[in-house]
Amino acid sequence: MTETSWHEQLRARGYRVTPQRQLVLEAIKAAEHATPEEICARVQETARGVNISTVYRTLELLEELGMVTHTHLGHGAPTYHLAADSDHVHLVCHQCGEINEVRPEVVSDFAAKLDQELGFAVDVHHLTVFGRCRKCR
Amino acid sequence: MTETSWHEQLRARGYRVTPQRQLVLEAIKAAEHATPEEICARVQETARGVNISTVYRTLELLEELGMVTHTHLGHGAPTYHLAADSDHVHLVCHQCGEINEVRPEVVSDFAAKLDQELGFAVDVHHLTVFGRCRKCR
DNA sequence: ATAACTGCAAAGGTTTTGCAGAGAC
DNA sequence: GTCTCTGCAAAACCTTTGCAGTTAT
Repeated sequence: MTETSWHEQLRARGYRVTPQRQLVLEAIKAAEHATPEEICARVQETARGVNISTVYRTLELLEELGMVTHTHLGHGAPTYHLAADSDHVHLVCHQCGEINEVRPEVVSDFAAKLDQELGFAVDVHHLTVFGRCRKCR
Repeated sequence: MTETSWHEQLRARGYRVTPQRQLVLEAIKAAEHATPEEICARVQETARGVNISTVYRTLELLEELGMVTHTHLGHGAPTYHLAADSDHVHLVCHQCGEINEVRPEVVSDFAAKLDQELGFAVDVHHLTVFGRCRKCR
């Protein structure tokens, strides 16, 4: 997505382009798997005053617009991605906590099976698989 | 697992068998997909004084012993199962919120693939797949 | 000028923790 | 009797909300 196109996308829906929103989006671009707290910290490196509630409101908005997605990689806060970068599946090791991103083809057979057998359309962006990684078995 | 075997399992590790722990385990047996809050409410039907912090501590213990497992079916509190009953995968519809339990064979090919290609051992009990159900597509 | 957005502060829900008394062994 | 467990209260953590002032349009 180009710089101007998402500005227009915002404005077309009656939303406004603000520095805070631009900074949040840039922070998500820069950091994979960032929690709201981490995104806020990164934004505050540039603009000190930005409040975490603004970050939450912005994340909700950007997600509604389909520009970012989130996943739960464990017990704590969720992590956010650019939707454009989110075409992968997360493997989380219960033992060491390591997070691996896997190409989505790994799940395409599985997704096709759920679709055929149950009519269920898997949201691959949101899929997190827990287990043990190679090192921890 | 028999009634006595888990008592012994507790004692063998230096833990004690208490009414609270028995009630929590029974509550999990009785209710599928129960949150800590729901488990606590159910326990309190029998023993009014039981505190939610005891429920949390007990859930942690029972999970450590491998007797129960938990899954995150959404943004809120996690849900707990008996480990013996947890041999299924959850499909959660983002649209209507419906939760379907699917037999684990549906994911066996997928699990085998992750194992072969990446050496990753999927914890099927903990797997929740988000997407859209047949009705909501 | 108008309506949306932000920061602040307070509240909401969930989970954890410290401690003194109660209870299992 | 010992050592674990429990209830209570407080705190910690994450997220949402109300409001008055600010800012993009």
